[in-house]
Amino acid sequence: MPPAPGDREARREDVSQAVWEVLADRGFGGLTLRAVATSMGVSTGMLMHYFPTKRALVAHALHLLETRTAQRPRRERPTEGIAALRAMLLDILPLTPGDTARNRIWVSSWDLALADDGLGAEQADRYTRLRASISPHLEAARAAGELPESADPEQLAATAVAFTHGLVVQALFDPARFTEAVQIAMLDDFLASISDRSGQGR
Amino acid sequence: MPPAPGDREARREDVSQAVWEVLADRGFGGLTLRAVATSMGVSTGMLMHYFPTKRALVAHALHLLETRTAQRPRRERPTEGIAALRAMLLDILPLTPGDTARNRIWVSSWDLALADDGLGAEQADRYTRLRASISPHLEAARAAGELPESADPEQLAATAVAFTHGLVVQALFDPARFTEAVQIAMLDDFLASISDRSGQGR
DNA sequence: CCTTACATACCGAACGCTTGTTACGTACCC
DNA sequence: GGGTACGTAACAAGCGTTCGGTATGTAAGG
Repeated sequence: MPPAPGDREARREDVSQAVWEVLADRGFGGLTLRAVATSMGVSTGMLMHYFPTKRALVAHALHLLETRTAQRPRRERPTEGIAALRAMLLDILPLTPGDTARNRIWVSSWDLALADDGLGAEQADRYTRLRASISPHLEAARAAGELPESADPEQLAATAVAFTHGLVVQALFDPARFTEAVQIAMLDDFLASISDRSGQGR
Repeated sequence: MPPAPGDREARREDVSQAVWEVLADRGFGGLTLRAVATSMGVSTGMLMHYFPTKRALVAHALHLLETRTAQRPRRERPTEGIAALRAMLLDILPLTPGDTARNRIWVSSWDLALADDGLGAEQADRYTRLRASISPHLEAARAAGELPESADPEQLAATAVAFTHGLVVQALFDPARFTEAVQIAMLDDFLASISDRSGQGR
């Protein structure tokens, strides 16, 4: 293999992927440079060649995970309003192995984020952006008569995020109970209850 | 100080409380025996005198936290049905410093629990018990006409838990935005939306 | 009532191990 | 030959855990 420069950023992404793998099945408590290195069959010296410190390595992996999450292939966003919100939340739920791994990593990162002010602020910003990307759809839904006039789109966005992430956590710990069908049924019932008029039963 | 035996379990609880303190502001990543020891002004040898291993120490602290959580003073459970559910969920939300610390510790523990099968199963059981303690109230609510006939109490219990814990996480990371008033308003609107007929606006 | 024996409660220092990080050496390509 | 891309080996620091020692109490014996 040539030491051809230019694919340096590609190597850094390879390393980040190895970080994700370790993170997804050992958590932050089990994340060591040696575990990452052996996971990709290299030495720890190689890791330090691409990242100055472990903290930088983790930070890059998390930022890249966030970018990849934003750019990942998603299901169609068919319409505006509640249907669009439904598609967004479906893309968050751990319905595929990839989404499960992603969610596991984020949930695990909360331990660090709660203890570190900088990471905690970043997490808070992520939530703010997520809510901000949701509330326009709720505004459109209200304008289209899908929501009561009295509904507050921003608060409802926070509620939708709360429901979704709370469901994510339960599903991660008990995937047998929270099958894909159960998660979708819960989401649909939740959206129906939020909506102006519901057919609550499924 | 006398080596009077008999208050041995009391000492173990003292240690567990020190564990909680370290956990609440450094997380599991910052939980070391030395940190616990200096937090209570003793030596690490003393810790090992009461617990054979760190794992046992943590396990006892978490079990005790669960017990204390179950037995903590709670607000009145006024009636049956939705009002009772409201009181239960209010007791979970991080509205007091004590509840905030408790929630921080549980959220932090998810990193460990997701990586350790035994702890993961315990967490899943906790969720199952929580849902089981909620669904009777939802059954009563349905019988009393507070919920649509088509509502599924068990699924609705999972939805209520999801909403509540998702709100907990957001509130932990952004307490300035999720004040007590905001959390209560969100909870009330959520309960109104799942109820049979709502006055959605507060 | 004093003494001896013994278990408990704890401290302080040390052990072995793992951690993140650094230094040095080697192979490779331009 | 010089810079890039590693591997290997070592480093100091921090970790959980162990060990010996020192009080302090209870219990027994004469």
